[in-house]
Amino acid sequence: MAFDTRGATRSKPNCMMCPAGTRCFTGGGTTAELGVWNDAVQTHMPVFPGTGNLFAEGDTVENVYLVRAGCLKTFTVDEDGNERIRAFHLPGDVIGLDSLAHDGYASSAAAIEPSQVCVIPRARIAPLSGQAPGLLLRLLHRSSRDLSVALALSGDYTAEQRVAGFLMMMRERTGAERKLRLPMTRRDIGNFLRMATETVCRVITRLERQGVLSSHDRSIEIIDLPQLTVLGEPVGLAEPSNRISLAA
Amino acid sequence: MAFDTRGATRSKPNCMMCPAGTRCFTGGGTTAELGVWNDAVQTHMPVFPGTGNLFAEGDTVENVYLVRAGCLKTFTVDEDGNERIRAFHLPGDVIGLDSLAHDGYASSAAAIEPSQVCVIPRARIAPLSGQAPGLLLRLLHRSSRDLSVALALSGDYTAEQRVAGFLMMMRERTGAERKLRLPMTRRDIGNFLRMATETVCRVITRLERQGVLSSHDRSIEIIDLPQLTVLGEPVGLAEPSNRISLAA
DNA sequence: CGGTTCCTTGAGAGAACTCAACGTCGGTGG
DNA sequence: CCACCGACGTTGAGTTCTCTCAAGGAACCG
Repeated sequence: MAFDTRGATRSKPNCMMCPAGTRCFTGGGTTAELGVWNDAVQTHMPVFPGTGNLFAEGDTVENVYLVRAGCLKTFTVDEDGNERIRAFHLPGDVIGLDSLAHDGYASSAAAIEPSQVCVIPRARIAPLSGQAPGLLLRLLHRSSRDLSVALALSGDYTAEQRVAGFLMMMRERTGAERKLRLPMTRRDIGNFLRMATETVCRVITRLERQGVLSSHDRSIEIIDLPQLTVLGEPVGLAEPSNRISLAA
Repeated sequence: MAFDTRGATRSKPNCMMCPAGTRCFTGGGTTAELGVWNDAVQTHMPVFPGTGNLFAEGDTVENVYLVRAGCLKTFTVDEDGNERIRAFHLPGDVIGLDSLAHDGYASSAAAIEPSQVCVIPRARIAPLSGQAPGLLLRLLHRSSRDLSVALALSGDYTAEQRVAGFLMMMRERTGAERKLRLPMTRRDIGNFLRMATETVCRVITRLERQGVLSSHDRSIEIIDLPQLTVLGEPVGLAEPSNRISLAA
């Protein structure tokens, strides 16, 4: 991540120079749409790990956020104080869109590495339906992904399948070919996939011994993509846009 | 179930005489709203187990259904032919509403006991927003429940917690106080909760030995409701309307 | 009556968890 | 500068939970 977050505080962004580039949900839109969207964005701002939440569960929904750079997580905290990670958000991802229809945010959001987000006031979302309906559609499409993920994680899969599926998801979402950099800790991965930290480690070690990948801390290199696909495919974490959303 | 489905084939229903009674989503609506809804309903029809699906995944969405009596399940079938139950539908529940925005049904639906459903052509749903907006809101509220359930099932809970949560959900949704009649098989329960049939049996037996409930086949009597609540609460299957829907 | 489905229980196997220990790394303070 | 501390990643050992395989009883149906 060569992007320097320190020098870019709360300035009006320009989508044409965004580090998220084509991974932004606007990718594929017309220049006119990009202009409409650029006008909707109020500011961008840095977010750092360990410095509090971007917003907390239940907070009044004032903004929707778009990840410019870095990585954030959204999570809930149950009555016992246990964190449950709902999603990781990479550059180009939208955060908070599904909370628009509610009084408060459905989850808390925090950076897991130095990040930058665009701030879009909620009031500027609705007008998009008139100004750039295609844009709104792509926005909604993005937001439905987390639902597919929740559904995918509700299946009963082995630890190996979950980890393989997770790596495939990360590969697809980062646009990487074979070399991945995981921004989150093993603990966060385990929390997200509902398994112990140690199990995440062991599975990665096992996959390494099987020649499927090589791993050094948070750097993963996929050696045998077909095999990883076979392992992780059933979970359905990758390519969630093709998945059906929820039961009738 | 004293309701006789044999004599009631495809006749225009009257909401005032519906066996679902107050459990229907219309419960709490005004008389005027009930009239609007009654007009939207085309027919009601019996559905029997083992006689094919009410509709199948991918079928063109022509109708939305409302359970009058009995119990149905919605499910998907994966590439290996394994059924995965997404939801059970009891009297008053709506089936297929979330598929309205799509070309095809998101899942298949079938009766698990002799049932009756009201048929509402999809074209009659949209006009409700003008005629009886409160009705549509309650309809949408109902339909969001399955999402909460998917989220609840994605957590890592013990078999005991899942079964306890399931029983609490059934108690709440049937409006029962302590005596429950489960319309579905142990196998279906296990499929829904993602666990082996035998484990469902064993857990029920264990809860019985602990004095939490007594069970004879599909009849369950809850002896120690507070204890069942303690066990099943964390899963969040009951009272899903209070639950947050999905990650931001 | 024979066949089928469902519910239940037992025995053994396997997967994942907990507990524990150790090495590394980065920051902090003496 | 270096010792210390905490967070993170890894690995081992033992335990626990759930699954699979197997079998038997009960209810239902042709």
